[in-house]
Amino acid sequence: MGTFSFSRAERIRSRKEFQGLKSKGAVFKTRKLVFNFAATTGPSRLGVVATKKMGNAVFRNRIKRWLREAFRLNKQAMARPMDLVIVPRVSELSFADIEQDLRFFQQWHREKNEKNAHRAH
RNA sequence: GAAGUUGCACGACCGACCGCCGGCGCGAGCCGGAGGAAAGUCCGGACUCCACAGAGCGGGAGGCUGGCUAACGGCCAGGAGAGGCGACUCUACGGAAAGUGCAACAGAAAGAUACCGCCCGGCAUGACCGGGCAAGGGUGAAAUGGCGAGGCAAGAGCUCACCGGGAGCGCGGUGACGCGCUUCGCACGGCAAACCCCCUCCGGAGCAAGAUCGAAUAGGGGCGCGUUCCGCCUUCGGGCGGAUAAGGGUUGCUCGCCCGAGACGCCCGGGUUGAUCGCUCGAGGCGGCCGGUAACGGUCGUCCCAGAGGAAUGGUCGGUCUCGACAGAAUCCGGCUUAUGUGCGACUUCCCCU
RNA sequence: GGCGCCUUGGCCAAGUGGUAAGGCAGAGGUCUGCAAAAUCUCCAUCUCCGGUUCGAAUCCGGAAGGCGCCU
Repeated sequence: MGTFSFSRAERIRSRKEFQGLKSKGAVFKTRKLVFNFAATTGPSRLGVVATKKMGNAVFRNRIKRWLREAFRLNKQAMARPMDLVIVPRVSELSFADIEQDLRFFQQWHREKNEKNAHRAH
């Protein structure tokens, strides 16, 4: 599995998994994105969502591509492997916004992880 | 130059790197990768299934003519009518002497009528009576061919010319229809996107159609109906075949047909929610030639051009331009409709200059 | 992806060619010392754009929005 690749094994595909993450997973929200996530033993996996309220099919496809691209380029910065579902909250959104929020989420997650590690010791 | 009509074309491009989907290859890698509307799902097909689709009734769709097409509610050519100064555009464009119905309000009257009037006669001189008329007024969306002249008591196709209309004949055209002549003074107007009549077409569902393999759970519960007869075999438990009954299927109904003595019908409950095929070479694209006014057809050459299944086209950098609209394939084709940026050609009307 | 259905005041709705019923809610008036009740009045581009008709919420095309079913 390449450093910047994004293969089939790195995707969340079934409806059950999406619903499981939404109901049982942890949540992190920014102004523009919602992150549903849970720790996993395998490689980190991504699921993307774009509702019909956001726009037409062309626009929804573009958002999903951006989300996947941001994950592909930044997945090495994950503190530990996780299943992650990203849902956009607003339709005013650029690729730069997505990447910025994803990095902010990763930083938050890393800090939280370190805190927990300290507590354990 | 302005306003407009119409026919087409394109749908930002190029390179590098990191990625995504499919095919080929042991591999490095190579090749291909959204649209003109992919959209709305409004028509028409192909394809697949429904123990075949057969008839009648009902229902739906279409409706000038000729052609094209696999087919169409599409396209091409033409006719008629309507709109526009014009280029040109638009038309659900069969039937109203087959029948039924509708027309509020107004108006005398909405298919057989006379309110105000006009004219004649009467004497009781009137807000009168009897008769004639349908030109004028008024109502209305619509009032019994139009306009002019003659005629008359006043009028009226009553008569005449022109226009419109009906019928007949002739000529031209495949035909819709057109033209000409004769004849009828013209008699029962409008609405069939009201019912209806006539002609043509239509079985139903849809790739979540459907086929194969595998996994898993249960071998359940309730209700409904029936428990017949015949033949053969038998280890005498039953098995096989046939006929029908109840019931069911034939997706509106009837007949007909088919299944059927229960792996029956309906409802409830439980499990799986995987893989492969269908799945992309096709009424296919491009170019030439031939036939045809054209739509289109024929023929030769050439090309292979997405096939996903949480669903593939993005990011970064560099460069160019006119700085980029509407918008994303999901079985596949032919149309229609709607959304939308830019460029080009032809034509029309008006204005200005030479 | 495919197949159906529905849009009438703020809400629930009737109307199916001829003036858009009715109820709830809201606003204003009358009544009252004030309120409630009662009573009167007001509140509609019939989702939008065309067509047929003298006349369309109604009939016929097209568009928009919403809802449901099929794995």
